[in-house]
Amino acid sequence: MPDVKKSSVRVRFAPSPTGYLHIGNVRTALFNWLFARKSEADFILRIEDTDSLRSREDYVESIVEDLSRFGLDWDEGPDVGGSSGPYRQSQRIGLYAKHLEALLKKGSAYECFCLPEELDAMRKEQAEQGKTIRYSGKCLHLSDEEKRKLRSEGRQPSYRFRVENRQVVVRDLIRGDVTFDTSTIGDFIIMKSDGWPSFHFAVAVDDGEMKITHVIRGEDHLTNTPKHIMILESLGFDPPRYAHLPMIMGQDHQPLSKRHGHVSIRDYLDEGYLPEALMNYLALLGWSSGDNQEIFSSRELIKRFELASVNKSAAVFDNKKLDWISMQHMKEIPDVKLTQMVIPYLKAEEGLCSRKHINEEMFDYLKKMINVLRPYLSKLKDINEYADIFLCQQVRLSEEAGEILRTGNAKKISEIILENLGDQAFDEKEFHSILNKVKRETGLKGKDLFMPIRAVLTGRLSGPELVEVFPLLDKNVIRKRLESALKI
RNA sequence: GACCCCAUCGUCUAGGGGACUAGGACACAAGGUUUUCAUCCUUGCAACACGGGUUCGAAUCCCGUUGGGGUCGCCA
Repeated sequence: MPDVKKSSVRVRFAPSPTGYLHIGNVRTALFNWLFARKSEADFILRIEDTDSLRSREDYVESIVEDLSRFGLDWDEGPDVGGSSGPYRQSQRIGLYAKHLEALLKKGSAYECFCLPEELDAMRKEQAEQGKTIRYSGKCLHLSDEEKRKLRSEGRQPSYRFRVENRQVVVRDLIRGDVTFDTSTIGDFIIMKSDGWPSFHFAVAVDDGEMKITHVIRGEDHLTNTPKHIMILESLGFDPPRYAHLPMIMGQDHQPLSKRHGHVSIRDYLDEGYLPEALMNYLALLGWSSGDNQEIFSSRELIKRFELASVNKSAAVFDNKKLDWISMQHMKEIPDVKLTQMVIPYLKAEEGLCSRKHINEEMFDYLKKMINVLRPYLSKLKDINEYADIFLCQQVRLSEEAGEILRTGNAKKISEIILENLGDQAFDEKEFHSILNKVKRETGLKGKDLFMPIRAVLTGRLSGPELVEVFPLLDKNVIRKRLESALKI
């Protein structure tokens, strides 16, 4: 049977496990995934753990976990295996050694005995003289005798790729052809003296060995690409097509960093941003549909996504727009499901819904609460901004609400409501009749009428409509809050 | 510094020579939801970085300037 697989297109996402997955990396993963799912290609997860000092196993786990929570899946990877594994570079050492041997034999690589300090000094000198900073080629012509001597001094060599003078053109699907003159690129290290391959070497070898056809990655790699192409070609591989994605910046137009607040996708997920919303927003950072649609399900994104319509210029990450998009997605979730999603957030918050088991009656109440609060949620955690109104005897009092409570109006209004409070459950009708009574007796209306009531009942000056809040509250709770307002 | 990429409202973007007195969205402002606020609706504010070309015609093509970003590591 011939392989019935529809295409041999293969893409990969290759993070290094030196920290939590960053927003920028996730966007790269997303675009790879969208492209793969759209073109029925293989999506491969490869772990680039050649930095023996900074790589950590628990970060590998967190990457797998975060990508999954975000909503991506992959066809080959360290956790699921595949035909071109292993998928951790640390387990592919033999492969790099083999290819290094081939390059050595061809004369495309050579040993370098320079010490880091010596290289630093060399670069510093070049900078001072205003010269282009690149490796001098000092070790290129070392004789066997000299090498032996250096070794006997205890020096472990690294290996450099010998860069020939030529033009390399990067065929970029987003930027078009980009031509580089390799004369500005110095011979670079492909194998470190500790025996680990350098990033450039590992990337080239793996992309070649894994038959990657499209490399979709951040623009920060664009000028590294000629190095990868040179290695790929001298190893006899056909270089893949490339697509360099624009960078994501913070509000200050500087590269995204901790200074900008949350940068790991985990933080957003933990706050209860919906994965689909996050995906939707991130897709819009660099890509647009061409018509004016902005809200997309992941299904629609796969259908509509095109590498060719990815933007070239860097984009600024805007939390406000994320919130808005997330709010739009929130509206689409059925209330039972949303209630289930929200419960863990209530439980995590001190004093809210601490009961272990939620019975049917309670669930039903929470569902009603969710429906009232839903228009104000952009992330699940936001539920805690208002949930105390419905779930606690006492409400948290905001400073502004406190000020309103101290006015005479608040007391007067509370008294009148208390006097007129019936015993049966609240409904919209009773709300309006009491409201009208207060209005008549005090002559207050509009803001002056509503704000004190809002402050007394909810402890803050904004939130869901009072007419929706009242019917959900227990009469005794309402009474208690009115009474305590009188004591302030 | 050298090399590379980029440049439309504050932000994300549409725009591929005439359809552009430049469209949408977020944000912001005003009004409305026959009584409240952060939802919702309506309206408004707001941009082609600059200078040269090419062309009958340029946001769109070319060159330069400026600005921003990236790379130049035994980090990835």
